[in-house]
Amino acid sequence: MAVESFSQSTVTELVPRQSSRRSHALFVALQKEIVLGQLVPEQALTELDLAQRFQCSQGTVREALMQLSEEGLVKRLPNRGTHVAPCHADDARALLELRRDVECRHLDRVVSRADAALKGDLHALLNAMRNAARDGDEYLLSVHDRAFHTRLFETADLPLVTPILTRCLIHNHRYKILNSQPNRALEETAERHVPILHALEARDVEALRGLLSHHIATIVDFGPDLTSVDGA
Amino acid sequence: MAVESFSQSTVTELVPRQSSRRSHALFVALQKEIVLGQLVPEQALTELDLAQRFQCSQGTVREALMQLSEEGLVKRLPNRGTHVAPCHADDARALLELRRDVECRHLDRVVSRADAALKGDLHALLNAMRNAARDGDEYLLSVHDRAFHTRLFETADLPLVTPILTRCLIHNHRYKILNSQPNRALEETAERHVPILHALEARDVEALRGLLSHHIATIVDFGPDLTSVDGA
DNA sequence: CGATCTTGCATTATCGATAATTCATAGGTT
DNA sequence: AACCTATGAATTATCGATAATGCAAGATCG
Repeated sequence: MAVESFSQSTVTELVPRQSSRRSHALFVALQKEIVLGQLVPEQALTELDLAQRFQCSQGTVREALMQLSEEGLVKRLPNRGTHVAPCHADDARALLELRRDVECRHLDRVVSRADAALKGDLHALLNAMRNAARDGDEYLLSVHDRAFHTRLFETADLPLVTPILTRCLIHNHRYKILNSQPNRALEETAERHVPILHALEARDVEALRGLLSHHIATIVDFGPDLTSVDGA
Repeated sequence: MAVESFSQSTVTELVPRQSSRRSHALFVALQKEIVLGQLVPEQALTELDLAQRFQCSQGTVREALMQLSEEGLVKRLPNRGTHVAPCHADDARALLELRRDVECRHLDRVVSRADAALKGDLHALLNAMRNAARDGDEYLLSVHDRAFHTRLFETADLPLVTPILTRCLIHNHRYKILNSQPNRALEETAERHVPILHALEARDVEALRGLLSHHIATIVDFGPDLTSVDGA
């Protein structure tokens, strides 16, 4: 129990303290609604409505919407409003392939920079995933899943690339959640990260690449095979 | 002359009418200063200073800064301010590889959707590049260069991927401009797009892929070779 | 009857002012 | 001397109100 609460607090602190910002709270709430499909693709989001609903000013809503736009979850047209982004299979597949490339290409940098802090954080996130899976909370599981892969990639120290991975991750999960029956095998999803962690601890770049590539290729079933390298 | 002014207006209309928004004007201005290095990496940008400098309110500046953050040209830390993004070789190389993957992977979709409007727009943009090169305006050349590649990729109809390409493009150009003597061979840079255009008009996907791949790999000289596929 | 031109409404864009946060510095305590 | 603690200046975050824009419905004209 002590271990559990400790790892929980560790995970909490992995998120930079932003909860005090209203715009960020709004961003998080809307992000969840979009990923879960409670806000459907192409739905219009009017700023004053959201302001009233979340008891804040229009400017604060605007900021949250711009943050969502940064992840591609909404599209903003000047003077014309904000709409929830579409979620088509073609985009989803392209983003999944892109994610595989990004995550797998720089694993040598990850392994060479891996340290105890990384190991600790990833174990904490794995634990958080297990807890979310046990509680049947698919969204919370996906949050920690994204944090796991982000934390891993941040170790490559390519700060200009990380936001691109963030974008891929959220859309991967959105497509998966929107196109599958809820609550299938959550616990299995969490456990799928264990071999990745082991390969990392063994500092085996090639094994890690193979595992991650497979891990990503099997997130969503895209017809023939995502594993074949068809790009260039 | 008539042709020139026509293509100019065509190019102008390729940009959605946003010039009436102060925040967008600010965004464009700051984007230029960052890409040209007039604002140096890690430099702090305080909102009220910019508001005074551009004669607008703090809120408008915030919006412009968030748009810049969307492209990764600045990094915003909650309650701590905004700084110009770093510009390291490792990131630049990773983003160039990523750009090559993105642009080359979906050329089949581009070719299958290519129409007269695309051809017209790309010719107009090529012309705009030539004009900018003739005038020795390296930045304007880069603007049209990005528009050219963006317009080409938009034809693939993967709206969730396009912003990622946008991000790669701006950082490619920023790194190139920040790490080279100004005004080398601008006209050559414009002409380098001609064979791409021809392959597109011939609807030859493989030729197009080869040309684009080489085009991108030779933008910046990154040591050994960017052409080898080293990612999975 | 169709096309163009107003007019009003819904919504976004901008502003100026106030509140909240951070950071550095100075002062006090053990 | 090391360690808190409090104060204040600088800056960001939020608010409420006003201006500007776009859209649709109705009016006017050929």
